[in-house]
Amino acid sequence: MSNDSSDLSERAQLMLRALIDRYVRDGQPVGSRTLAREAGLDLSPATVRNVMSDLEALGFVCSPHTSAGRVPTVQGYRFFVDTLLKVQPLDTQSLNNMRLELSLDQSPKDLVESASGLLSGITQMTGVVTLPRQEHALFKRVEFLRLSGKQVLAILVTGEDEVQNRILSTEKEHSPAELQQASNYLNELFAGKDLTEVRTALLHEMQETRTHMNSMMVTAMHMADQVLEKNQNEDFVMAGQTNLMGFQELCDIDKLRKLFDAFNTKRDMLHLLDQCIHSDGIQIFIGDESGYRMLDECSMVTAPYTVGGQILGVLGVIGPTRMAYDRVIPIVDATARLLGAALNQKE
Amino acid sequence: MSNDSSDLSERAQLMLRALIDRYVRDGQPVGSRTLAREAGLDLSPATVRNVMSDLEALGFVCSPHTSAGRVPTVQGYRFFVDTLLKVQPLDTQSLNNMRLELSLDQSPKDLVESASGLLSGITQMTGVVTLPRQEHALFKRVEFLRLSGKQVLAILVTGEDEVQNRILSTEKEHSPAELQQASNYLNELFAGKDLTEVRTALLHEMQETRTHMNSMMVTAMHMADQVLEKNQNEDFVMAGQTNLMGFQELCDIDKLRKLFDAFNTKRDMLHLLDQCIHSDGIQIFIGDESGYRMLDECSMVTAPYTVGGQILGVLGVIGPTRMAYDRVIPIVDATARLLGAALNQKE
DNA sequence: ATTTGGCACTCCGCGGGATAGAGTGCCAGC
DNA sequence: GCTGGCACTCTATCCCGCGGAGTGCCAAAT
Repeated sequence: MSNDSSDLSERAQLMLRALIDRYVRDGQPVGSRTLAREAGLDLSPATVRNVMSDLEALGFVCSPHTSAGRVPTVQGYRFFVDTLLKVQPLDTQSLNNMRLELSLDQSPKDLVESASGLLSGITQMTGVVTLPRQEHALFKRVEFLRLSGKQVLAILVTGEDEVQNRILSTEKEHSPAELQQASNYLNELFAGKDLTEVRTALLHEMQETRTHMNSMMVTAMHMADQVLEKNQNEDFVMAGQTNLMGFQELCDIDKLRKLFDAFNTKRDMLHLLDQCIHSDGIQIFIGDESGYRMLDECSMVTAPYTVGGQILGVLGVIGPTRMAYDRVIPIVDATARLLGAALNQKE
Repeated sequence: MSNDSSDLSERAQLMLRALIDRYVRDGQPVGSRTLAREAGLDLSPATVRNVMSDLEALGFVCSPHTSAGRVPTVQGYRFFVDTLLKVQPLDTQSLNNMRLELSLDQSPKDLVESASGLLSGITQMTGVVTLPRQEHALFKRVEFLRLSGKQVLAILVTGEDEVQNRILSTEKEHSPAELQQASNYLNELFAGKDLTEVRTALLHEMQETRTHMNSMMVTAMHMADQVLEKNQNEDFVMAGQTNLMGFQELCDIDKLRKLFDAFNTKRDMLHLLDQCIHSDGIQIFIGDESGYRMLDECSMVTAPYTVGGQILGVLGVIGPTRMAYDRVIPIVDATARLLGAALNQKE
C-alpha cells in the first residue's frame, strides 16, 4: 500500500494532527475513542483504530504497551512539524509585552538577558540566547596602557560603546609614548570600520613587505592582532531551567540531572547552537535528532537573530519533546525579530 | 530531672553522637537495637530506649511516627555541632590536591571558580564562593577615554591588574587633553593606595573649600568619585548544584525546584552570605535556622577568607541538613585558608 | 536505683490477589 | 469501506494480610 509518507491519506494526516494535539495537551497516550471525538470527523472508534494501525506501521506513532493508547514517535513529530503544522499567530497581547520588554533602553548584554527571560517566561520552558557575535561590530577605537614590565592592557571600544579589555604580553617593554603612538596610528587607520574588515586589513598589511613600515607601525599591528585574535568569546545565557522540572517525562531525577549537568558544561550546548546559526530561519531538533544524548527526551526550537542581514546569534527554547510546537515556534520567531530590531536601534 | 541541656549525662551525649553519626551515614531513622550496637557502650536496647526517650524530651531527636527509630532534630544537630563535634583532620591526600588546584597561576576570578569547584567536588554538595571585595585592593591607575558627547569611559586598574570599566555621564564635554590631565592628576595623587583610603581622601578633598582647586581638579575628583561609587559588585559563584539531586530528602521535585529557583534569584542568597561575612571563623546554619524557607531541609557551612587579616569574602557549602559536618567543616576551613593564601600571593 | 528481659502494641512496607478501566485486534454484518 | 460487537490484554489501584522493626511499659534482676 502507501508506505510513501507523502501520499498519506488526508484523513490519516488529520488524525495524526489531532493525536499530537491531544497528546501535547495532557501527556497521556491517546486511544481510539478519545481520538474519534477529538478529530472532528464523524467516525467510530473502530475506524480510528484501523487508521492508527496504519500510522503505527509508518512509524509515526507507537503504543507504550498493548492496550494503551498511541503516542507520537520522533518521526511522527518530525512529519508533523514538517508538513502539517499550522503555527498559531501570536496574540497581540503577548507580542506587545515582548516588544515592551525588549524596547526598553538596555545594553546589548541586558537585551540578551531579557530575551532569554522572555522565552522562558512565556513558554514556561528554558530559554537560551547566544551572545551576539562581535565580528561585525564597528571598531571605534583602541587604547593601550602599560601595566608593568612587558604587560600591556588593551582596551577595545566597539560600536555601541561596548568595552573589552585584554592583557597582552609584548616582546619588549614599551614606553607610554610608544603605546600612545601605536593607538593613534590604529585609531586613525581603522576607526569606524567593521571588525572583520579590520582583521583582514591587518593580516594583509602584515604580510606586505615591512620595509616601508617603521617599527612603531609593526608594533601597533602586532598588538592589534592580539587584541582581535580570539574575539569569539562565544557564550550563551539561559533562563528558566527549573521550568523543566514540571514535566512528567523529565521527573526522573537522573534524567534531569544529566540535562542540567549538560547545561553547566556549556561546551556541547554551544556546539549544538553553533550548528543552528548557519541555517536561516527556524530550526527544530526533536528528541535525539540533535545527536546529543543529553537532549534525549527534549526538543529545541531555535532561530537566528540578525541585524541588517547579518546573523549575530541564535536564540531558542529547550523543552520536552512533547511541546506545543505551534505555540512555541511563533514565540521564538518573534523574539528573534524583536531582539534583532532592538539591537539594531542601538547601532 | 536534668532538663538543663548542659548537664546532659555523658552517656546520653555519646548516644546522641552515635545516633547522628549513624543517621548521617545511611539516612534511616535509627532504632534502639542498632544504636546499642553502634554506640560501643555495652548496653541493652531497653536501656538505650530510656535514654532516647530523654533525648526526645529535650527536643534533640524525634521519631517520624510511632515505631520508627529516632531522627535528629535541628536542635539536635545544633547541640551536636556546638558541643560534641570533633572534626576529623583532613587527609593529606585531599589537602595536597586542593593546594595544587589553588596554587596554579590563576587570576583572582579563576581562583574563586576553582575554590567553588573544589568545594562541590570534594563534598559532593554545592559550593559557593562570594567574589572578593575590592575595597582593599590597591588603586593602581585610572584612565579616561572620551566616547561621545558627554560620555566618558573610565578604566580603573587595581592591584593585581584587575581591570574595571565604567561609563560615566559628565556634565559637560571634556576634551581628550582635559581627560588626560585629570587622570594624570589622580594617578599621581593616589597611585598605590588602598581603594577605601582613596575614597575617604576623595570625599575629604571634595568637602574642603574648593577655592584653591582649579576646575580640572574638581572635574577629576568628581569623575573618580563616580568610578569608585558603587564598587560593590557583590556577586557569587556556585558549582555542583546538581549534586544535590542525589539526596533522598531533596528528591521531592518541588523542593528541589524551590531551592534552584532561589539560587537563580541570587538576592536572598547574597543576603544570607552577607551575614556570614561579619563573623570570623566557621559558621553553620542548620535547617531553617537561616530564616530562609528555601533552605528548609538544607544546611550551610561557611567561612570567611582573608588576606592579611582583611576579610575579602565568604565561601561555603550547601547541602542537606543530614550532612557529615565533621568532614565538611575542615574542608570549608581549609579551602578558605588556601584561597586566602592564593590570593595573597597574587598581591 | 539502675539495668534488663519480656510482652503487647503500633506502624510501615511489601507481595499477592482481585477488580475496574482503557484500549486493542479481529471478525462478521451492514 | 465503515461499524458494532466481542474476546483479550495490560495497567493501575485498592485492599488484605503479614512480617519486621521499633516503641513503651512493667516487673524482675543486679
